[in-house]
Amino acid sequence: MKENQMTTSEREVMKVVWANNSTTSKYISTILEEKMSWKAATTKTLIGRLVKKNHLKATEEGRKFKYSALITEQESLQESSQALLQQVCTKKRGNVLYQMIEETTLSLEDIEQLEQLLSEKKRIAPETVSCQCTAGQCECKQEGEIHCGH
Amino acid sequence: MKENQMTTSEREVMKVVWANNSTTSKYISTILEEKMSWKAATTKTLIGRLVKKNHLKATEEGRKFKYSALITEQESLQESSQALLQQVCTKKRGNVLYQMIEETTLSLEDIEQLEQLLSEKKRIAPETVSCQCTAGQCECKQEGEIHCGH
DNA sequence: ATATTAAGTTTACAGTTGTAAACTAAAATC
DNA sequence: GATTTTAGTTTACAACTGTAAACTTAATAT
Repeated sequence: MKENQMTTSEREVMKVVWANNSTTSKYISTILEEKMSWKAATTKTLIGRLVKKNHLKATEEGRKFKYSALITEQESLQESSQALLQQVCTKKRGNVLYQMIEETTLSLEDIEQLEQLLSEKKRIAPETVSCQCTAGQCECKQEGEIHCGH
Repeated sequence: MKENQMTTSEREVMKVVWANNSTTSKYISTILEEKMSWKAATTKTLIGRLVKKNHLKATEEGRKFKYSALITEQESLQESSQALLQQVCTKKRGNVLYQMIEETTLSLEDIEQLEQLLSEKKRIAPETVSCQCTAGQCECKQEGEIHCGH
């Protein structure tokens, strides 16, 4: 059963729900009409898709629904960030993280937390991480059993 | 001019090119037939799309082409990771990074590099990062000018 | 020269995504 | 009660993705 990754537009909707716990489609579309210049219909479509994907729960309340999240923002970001790192050689993931940190504005507190985490990880860190890539898709694995055409 | 984000399948192709500088479609499809069980035709389609998107350059060589990358893996990952963080409140980006580090196996060297980077960033880090989110899309901004429906 | 193979180009086709109009039914208003 | 507004559902439609077959042309092998 494949994880139904959330799209960028859908995440815009979810952010409203996450920020408000349980809310109406009216509220969501007001916010997104403002921010995204979306017609109410667009927001409705997205809400419908999120319900179908089981990211939103619709609770009937009179003639309307209240929408609430079935996935937390954390979880959702976790899926997305894992999906990203999954595409990168295990040995290069550190560099990706490096780049990301480099380009992100972090508060002192953020930094201290990361430092804390790193110092913990350090105690159990392996000396090296081994490349898991298929031969031909990574410099680490360049034994050349298959002639590479140059 | 919108950045033409690379897709997951396309990245599979690019990884072969990145690992081999300049190579043939034959080589690429051999590798990906192995790894992804793709028919040669699939790889050809992807190569074509990447050329169109200007991620690959095709250099004619006799009756064939040699393909080489017009974007580095770094650059490409940078675009993708930035696209991800962009979807997150500035104040929560540190947490995303925290989660990512937590779940990634890093070598001692990786960790030391990150620590190094963090200690440099620390010197110029702001006390706090301010939320840039639209009201209604983030707990940080909950002044409630718009009634939120609960 | 002819048949087969290889490389590249064109076409295909369903599913996903972004964006929204049209329609329906219930509710609020005149 | 007739009309307008609302909330939700259905339909639309083009671009993008994943996956590949069909076709074309040049090169190779017979």
